[in-house]
Amino acid sequence: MLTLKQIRENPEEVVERLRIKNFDAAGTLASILKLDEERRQLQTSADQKQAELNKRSKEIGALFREKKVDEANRAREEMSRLKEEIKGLHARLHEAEQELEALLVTLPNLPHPSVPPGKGEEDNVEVRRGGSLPELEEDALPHWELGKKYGLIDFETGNKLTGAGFPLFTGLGARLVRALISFFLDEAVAAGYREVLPPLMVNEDSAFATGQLPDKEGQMYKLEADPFYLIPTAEVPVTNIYRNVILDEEQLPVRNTAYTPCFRREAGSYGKDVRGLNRVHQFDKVEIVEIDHPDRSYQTLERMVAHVENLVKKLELPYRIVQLCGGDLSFTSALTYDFEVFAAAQRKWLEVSSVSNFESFQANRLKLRFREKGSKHTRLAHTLNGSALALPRIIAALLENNQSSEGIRIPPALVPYTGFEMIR
RNA sequence: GGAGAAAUGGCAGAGUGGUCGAAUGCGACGGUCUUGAAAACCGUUGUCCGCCUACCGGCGGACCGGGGGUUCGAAUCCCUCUUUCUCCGCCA
Repeated sequence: MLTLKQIRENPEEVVERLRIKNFDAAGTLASILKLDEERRQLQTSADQKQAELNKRSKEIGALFREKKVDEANRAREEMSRLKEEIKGLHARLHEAEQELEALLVTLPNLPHPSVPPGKGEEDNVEVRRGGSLPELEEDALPHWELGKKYGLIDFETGNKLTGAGFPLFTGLGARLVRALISFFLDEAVAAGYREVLPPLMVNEDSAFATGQLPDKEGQMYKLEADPFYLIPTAEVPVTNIYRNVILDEEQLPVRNTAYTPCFRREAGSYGKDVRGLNRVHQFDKVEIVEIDHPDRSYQTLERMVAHVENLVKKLELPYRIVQLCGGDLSFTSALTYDFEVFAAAQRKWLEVSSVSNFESFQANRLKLRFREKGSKHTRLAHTLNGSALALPRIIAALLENNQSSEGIRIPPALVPYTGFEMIR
């Protein structure tokens, strides 16, 4: 969430920048500023009264030690009124703090100044593209047909086991999944990321800190018996490693990578876009997560983009990178680049990665800070993450683009991992 | 699952109702000394909130696993949750 400092110092700028996200913050901000004022006044008077109580309590202790029992008892009685007052002030203070917090969490992150205005996907700005679009035969099949033809993906049985959107990978299909996971992890480790394997369920504190709660509660699977959520992305556990942590400046950047399955309810999405692997409820993803100094975080973002770009190049997939416009930018993000690969049989661009800088928005909730060299004070760090990469749509594009009468060709970079060059 | 013990600053570890934000040791940082280093000595060494301040900083409040309670006063007493350790049981 935004810090009170950001809001207090530049309310007009906050309102203005949130307009880029098509968010009208004027009313909320006015309430926040009023509550903040109230909160500070309450704290000042509560602190003053508490200071008096503390002082008198020490005096009472001294009286007892001097055996002036009567005097001490009289003083004790006088304290009860003061105690009541403090109690009342604290009650009001907590109320104000909670109201304030409730409002603060409704505000999205400020978009970076470079973010173009726009309503949705159609207003995103293409940054560049690479690779070449394959020429397919007239009878080229979409990946869901190819999955069936070569025994790679069994959607029907996945549906029987769990439900729609839970594909069962079989044979070389399952093997291809495993190969891609290993390939992506090896690439990330080679690029300097530390590999971690986190829990697949997180508690409410973790889900809140990275911004899934309360904003996206309906998009996560929640357990019934315990207050846990199935992770929608490794971003959640991996970023939360650093919840309530103060790093030394020399430790930055902190760079982690994790493979995890991801679980998403995808409530509200239906229709032709959800065919096959285009949109599923459980999928595999390798995520890269970084924590860096605010002065460097945009360079870091570019480096992460370069890493992802390298992956799609090695997989020989035609891709394009788009910068999300204000309307398409997520609640928590300041700047996001999406990677899309072209699935040639569907003739569709499929999003396979989202690389974002959250600046201090998550760090503020995480209480993730660092201490600058030579400084006594702590600062909020910047957090960033990106998919590197999400598997299903990569698989969709690989199958569709590399099909021929011979079978499906595996890109050379992947062959050491699959152990086969063709799916026949 | 049962029984018991414990949780204190970066780490180790004292403190069992009142000058305790917390002894002491280690570590780290600054200084003296030294050609340099080590040793020795001196000093500093948490976070958050509020108020004051041009800045250095000052003052007040909170925090001794989390939450709640008793009390004029809680690291210390009570309740509760969590975690860790030991023993027993069960188990991949």
